[in-house]
Amino acid sequence: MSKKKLSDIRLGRLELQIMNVVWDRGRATVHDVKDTISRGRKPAYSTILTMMRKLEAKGYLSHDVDDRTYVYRPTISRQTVRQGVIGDLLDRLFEGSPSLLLNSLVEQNRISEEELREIRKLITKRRKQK
Amino acid sequence: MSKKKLSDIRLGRLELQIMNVVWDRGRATVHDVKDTISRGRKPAYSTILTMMRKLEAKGYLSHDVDDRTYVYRPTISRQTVRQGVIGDLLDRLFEGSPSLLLNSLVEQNRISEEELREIRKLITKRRKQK
DNA sequence: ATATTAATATTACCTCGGTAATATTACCAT
DNA sequence: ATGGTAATATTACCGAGGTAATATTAATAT
Repeated sequence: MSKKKLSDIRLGRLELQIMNVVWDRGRATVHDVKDTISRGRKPAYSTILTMMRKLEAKGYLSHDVDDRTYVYRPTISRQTVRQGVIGDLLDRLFEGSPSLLLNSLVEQNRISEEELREIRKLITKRRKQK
Repeated sequence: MSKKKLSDIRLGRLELQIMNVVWDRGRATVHDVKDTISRGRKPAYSTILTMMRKLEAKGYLSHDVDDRTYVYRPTISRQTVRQGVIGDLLDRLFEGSPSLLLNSLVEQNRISEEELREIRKLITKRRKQK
């Protein structure tokens, strides 16, 4: 079916911003997205409209019409996109090595105590599964 | 100085392929890069030439002339690029949460036993530092 | 009926990564 | 000196993400 390889999932910055809003809300209109995008530059209404149409054309969104307003919903899960994008980056920049990737995060001090706990939990769970 | 914010580091796919070759070898000519790029489509010599000139214009490479051949070297470290790119992605797709990111890798089964050991080492070291 | 309004549709353009053919340059061998 | 050779330089184009003005459409209020 419309299954594309994970690594073929590619989203631009604005596209991702839009998808994030739709994922967060479950369903969203163009206005919803426009009103939600706050930080950084704020694209015009028509810009967001155009991009959402393109996202639908690419198969990442679909819409229903509610009282002549388009209500979009995601047709691809956040988790799928995350896996596709991170897997691709892992191969292209980190020699396929998760620990190298994690190391870059550590060096950047991006890992709080809280996060550290989560990570421990994660790799413990992973061990059990194996 | 020519310090740009980490998150402003953005490299396309071919650009990254080229940088990887130059990082691996320390210094590389256009031919070196062309001969090294193996998997996937193989760009023409002039394509790589063009891209390397652009990379130099952007400040990621510089060159010396050796017997009328340009020998390029990186002017930005692999580690810097790694940090910039992964930090940016972390914010845009993983809510700034390394454990969410790692989780996507786990779900994809991208973590071997060997990698798991490395990761444990990493987070243990990190704990000591704190 | 018609003007306003609020939505989508159309159209056009910019930038940038990628692509590569072709032109230029300059050394070197004969 | 000159023609091949091997490098860089120039030029041009494509596709996609992003940008947004403007046109169209259709419901509604008067």
